Amino acid sequence: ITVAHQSSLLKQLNQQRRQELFCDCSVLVEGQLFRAHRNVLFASSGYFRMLLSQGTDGLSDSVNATFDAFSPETFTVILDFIYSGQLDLSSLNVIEVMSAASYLQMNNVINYCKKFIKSSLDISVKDEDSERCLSLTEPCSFPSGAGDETSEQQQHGPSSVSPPPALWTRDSSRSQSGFGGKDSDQEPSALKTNQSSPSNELNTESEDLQDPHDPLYTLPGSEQRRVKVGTKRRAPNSTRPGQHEDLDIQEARTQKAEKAEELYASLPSIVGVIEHFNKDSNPIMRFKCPFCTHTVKRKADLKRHLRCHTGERPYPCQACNKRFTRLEHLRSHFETIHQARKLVCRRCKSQVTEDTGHVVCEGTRRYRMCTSCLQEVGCDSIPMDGLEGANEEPALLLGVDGEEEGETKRSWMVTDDDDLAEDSGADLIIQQVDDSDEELP
DNA sequence: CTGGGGACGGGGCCC
DNA sequence: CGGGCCCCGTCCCCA
Repeated sequence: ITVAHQSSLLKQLNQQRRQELFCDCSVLVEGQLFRAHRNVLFASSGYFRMLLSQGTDGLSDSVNATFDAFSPETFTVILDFIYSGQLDLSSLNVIEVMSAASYLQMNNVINYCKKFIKSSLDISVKDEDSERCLSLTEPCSFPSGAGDETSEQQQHGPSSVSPPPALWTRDSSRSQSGFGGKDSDQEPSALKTNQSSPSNELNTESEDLQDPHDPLYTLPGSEQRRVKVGTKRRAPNSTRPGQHEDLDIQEARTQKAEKAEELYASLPSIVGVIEHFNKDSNPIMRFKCPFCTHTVKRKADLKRHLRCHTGERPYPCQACNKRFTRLEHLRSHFETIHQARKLVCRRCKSQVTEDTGHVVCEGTRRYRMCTSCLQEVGCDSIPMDGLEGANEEPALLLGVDGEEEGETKRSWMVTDDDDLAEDSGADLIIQQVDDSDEELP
């Protein structure tokens, strides 16, 4: 009964809209006028909620909104959905519909678009990443974007989504190149600087996050990004001597993992393929990030790029538990921080060799010092405590589960002890140089 | 204030 | 096509 009632009520409202009965809201989209009921818009869209709740005393007879960020056709789809629950998606309109939904802060529409796209471009970040996750102590798992809700999508499109480039233009204030096509090589910094005007794209750098147009606020996972930004600024200190990574950070990590789940549940996975032409009039396909203007040549690159939005860090360092977005970053970090790979004396900066550069251990950190610097610092107390860990890292890096590592591993993997260990960093532990050049896989 | 170290994102290439 | 790798530029933190 309830459902039937809701349905008939919605039908009634839709009928009223079509007959322009009691419509108290005008929406102008690229010159085309739409009439609607502000109650309905208010109930359906975060953007309209914002719009209708500010600057109006509720008494004015009409509210106007103007959009240039999407086409009238797209708004028709959106409006029809609002009034009918039917979302008329196709491979040709899904990109812009999702863009508009993002602008209008309509999460349900975003999710439907996401599922629609996902059914076409199945790029799941879940399985591989969680399987490849290097963590022994903190298994990470990210759900695919599918979420749990039952899908109501109307149809499934073909396997490729090729929106016309113009689809992604926003309002006139930021209609500059962006992803118009030929600027596909635009510098990364554009991502960080061209977001001054109302945007429905995630700005990865900005911390002033109060743009009402920014869907960041409407996506359930939005807070994840805040976590991410905060992490970016603070977490790296976990490897620095004398700084404590307290329980808060650990809690933040678990929260982060949870929020990453929410985020993936709400994020559109892959948003599309941009097609344009190069100088020789050859078509160039590119993949457009759903959250920023960035486009990439390959899906894999987009998947990689998406991590900067999701905050996903599937690669934890076994030594200090710091997490990384890419394996290569982890490797680099590990080699630099924990393996003393740099053949430079940390004190006098002189070049050393595998032989002359003595490895100094400070907590989980290792670096090299030349013989003379070592003598100046005083190296009488050299606990040779079997920390040939530098030679054991391949296994550790790989996150080999379990048993075989024994002693050496324990000295690396326990996270909370890291900082304790680093407290004792004052007394240097000198390791006999024994760098049979181990290679990481 | 500045330079170095580290993190990290992007591009491109190879396998 | 995806993963791995290398190089580069940028940003942030800290000494």
